[in-house]
Amino acid sequence: MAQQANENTVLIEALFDIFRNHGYEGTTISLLSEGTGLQKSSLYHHFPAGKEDMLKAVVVYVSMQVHKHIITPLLDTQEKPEKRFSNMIATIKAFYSDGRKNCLLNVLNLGEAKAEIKELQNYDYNAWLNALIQLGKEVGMSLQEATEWSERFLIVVEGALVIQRLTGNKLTFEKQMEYEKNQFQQFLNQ
Amino acid sequence: MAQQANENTVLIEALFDIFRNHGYEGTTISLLSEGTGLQKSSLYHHFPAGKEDMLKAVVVYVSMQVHKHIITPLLDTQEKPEKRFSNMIATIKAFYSDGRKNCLLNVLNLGEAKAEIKELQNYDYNAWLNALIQLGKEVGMSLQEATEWSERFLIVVEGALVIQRLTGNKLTFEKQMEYEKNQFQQFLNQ
DNA sequence: GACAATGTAACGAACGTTCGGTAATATGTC
DNA sequence: GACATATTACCGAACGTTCGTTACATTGTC
Repeated sequence: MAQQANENTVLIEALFDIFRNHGYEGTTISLLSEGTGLQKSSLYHHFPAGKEDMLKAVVVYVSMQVHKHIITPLLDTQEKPEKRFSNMIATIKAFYSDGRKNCLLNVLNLGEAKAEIKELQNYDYNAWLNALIQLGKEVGMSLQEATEWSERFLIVVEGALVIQRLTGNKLTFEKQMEYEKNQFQQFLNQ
Repeated sequence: MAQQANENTVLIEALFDIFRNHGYEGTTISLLSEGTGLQKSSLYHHFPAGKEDMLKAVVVYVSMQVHKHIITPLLDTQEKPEKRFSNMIATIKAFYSDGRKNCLLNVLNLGEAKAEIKELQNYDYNAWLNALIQLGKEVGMSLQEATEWSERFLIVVEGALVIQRLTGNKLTFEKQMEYEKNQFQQFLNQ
């Protein structure tokens, strides 16, 4: 069951950190207990429906964060497009700790079940994608151009996280983000 | 313990398919038993060291496949660079079933343990990367240019797989691969 | 009959979950 | 303000199930 809107943020962030580190199957209630400092039974007090409910609360929380700190600022036409894009890069660099932290999208290998969670993630992805497309069109890209650029950008974000986790090279993610900023700037200057 | 080199290929491919679908934690011996048609104890006859050994055999097998069908052909200077690159694209499109199948690199969220497996994957990644760099230099890229192009390519491969799994859009992976082919062709023509 | 391959049946451990009850905090009543 | 009463937060101990694994018997092959 859904939690009250204001479920303790500290608690949910602790859960978030564990899920993104271990994936869904790899996350055990014991791990969540250690990570939050709460006993298992206390976790079930906050999330009566259990582990899946804990993940859902995390995904809902992340969704709100993404909308608040990424999507809404991207669409704020009071700020210059160039600034909005570089602000977004800064935000996601912090969000992923310069690539040292995983993306939930990447790490959750959800099977047929958990369709609700998958749908929310898909919805967020599309919202982010559309905000980028909007920005692209705003700076003069055609719809197709903007769509391809936006898809490519999000693909690179996810891919860079995978490769950085694999190689341990701490600069992979950052380098790609700098490249994207330069490309965008180059488009603006042409 | 490592298996004899010629461990039944059909068996290992069945294991591979399950691991790439469910990840390591999500893969249970029961699943492996169902997927291979062997009883659990029969699996332990083939892999006395258990689940981790089964994964290792899969990773070793995949490593051989990658070297045989991707890296070696990439370095075969008897073939034209353009052809080698498009052959590689065709190979990995088949390998990932046009993006419908996951990459083990992506799906294995291996913790501190399993260092040996992680190292092998890292080694394979570097071999692939270096083969691409070699190809890039061969067609006239500078070392830096070739390195950035190669890193970017592998990042896009992994990222496209993540995004396609998320959205279910069956064309995501294929589209990126076509884009990469065009970009490479464009470089050759300039 | 030797030996590899497979099967049956069970093992202890860890899993996610539940229960009964205690501490802490808020609410109501005078 | 004092005290009784709900309400919420938390905990220890156990639950049934499934996990990965193993002991041992049976089958197939040469």
